Amino acid sequence: MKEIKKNVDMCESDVVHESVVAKVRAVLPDEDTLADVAELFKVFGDSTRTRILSALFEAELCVCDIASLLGMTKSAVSHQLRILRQTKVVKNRKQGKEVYYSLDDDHISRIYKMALEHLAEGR
Amino acid sequence: MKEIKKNVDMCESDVVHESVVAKVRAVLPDEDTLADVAELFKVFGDSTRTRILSALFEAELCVCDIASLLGMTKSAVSHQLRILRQTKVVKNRKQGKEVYYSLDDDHISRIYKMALEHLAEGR
DNA sequence: CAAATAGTTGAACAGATATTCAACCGTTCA
DNA sequence: TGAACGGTTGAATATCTGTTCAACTATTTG
Repeated sequence: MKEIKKNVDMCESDVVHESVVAKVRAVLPDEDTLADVAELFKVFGDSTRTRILSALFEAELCVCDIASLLGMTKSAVSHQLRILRQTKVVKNRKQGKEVYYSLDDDHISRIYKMALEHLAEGR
Repeated sequence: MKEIKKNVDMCESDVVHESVVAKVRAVLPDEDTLADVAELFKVFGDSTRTRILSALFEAELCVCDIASLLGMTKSAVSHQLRILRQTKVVKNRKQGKEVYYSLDDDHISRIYKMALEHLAEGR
């Protein structure tokens, strides 16, 4: 006879407020959308990237400019710029040996600014 | 005689567009603010937390409700709720044995909704 | 053409983070 | 009072993520 171990950490259905939960479940965005939301925010969830974005908010800059501004290596900056590029937050253009970066998306800027304002109020 | 190795990955000052960089540096928010911005976004940068927030967007819920909704253990949910509590995104009230959670901050909701709309447009 | 330079890339490493597990606290109610 | 239950917590683990390092590409220039 196999012992069936109940996972006591899971909630049984009679404990849950079923009608409320059902209602919420019905209107909850699908998993993929919420995963995308998380991914979008994750891009801003690193201080190196927020510093890069703050800088690009002011001017178009080449990799060396950014590296100098942040006191980091070109390599470290380049890795972060790749992430920002892949998520379409940033675009680049090549001119000679240098690659210039600038913000790509207006929505992103607005979300970012809103967060800054939010924090400014709390001070 | 000690060999001095120059870090070739750092950019020398004559390579950098100094006037632009100086101008940007002058208006750049201080490190602490940008770290706070990153920290705020980091909270949203996890799909478990975005799912919890989406749910709380609709109704006040107890821990079991949320666990049931997400198909996770109470423990895992509780850990994430602690993070949301510490960052003042969420508040709770105790009633009997149960603890009810709800959104704490209107700004947060607005930032979050804005991100959802942003993603909705790109589909 | 060869040297120098801006930038990119992949692997390796270190530090951060989410989930699990087990123990625990506080409240209810039998 | 004590068993049951909702919830929290800390340690352990597995995974993820950012920086470093070294090698590489592409472009300019002597």
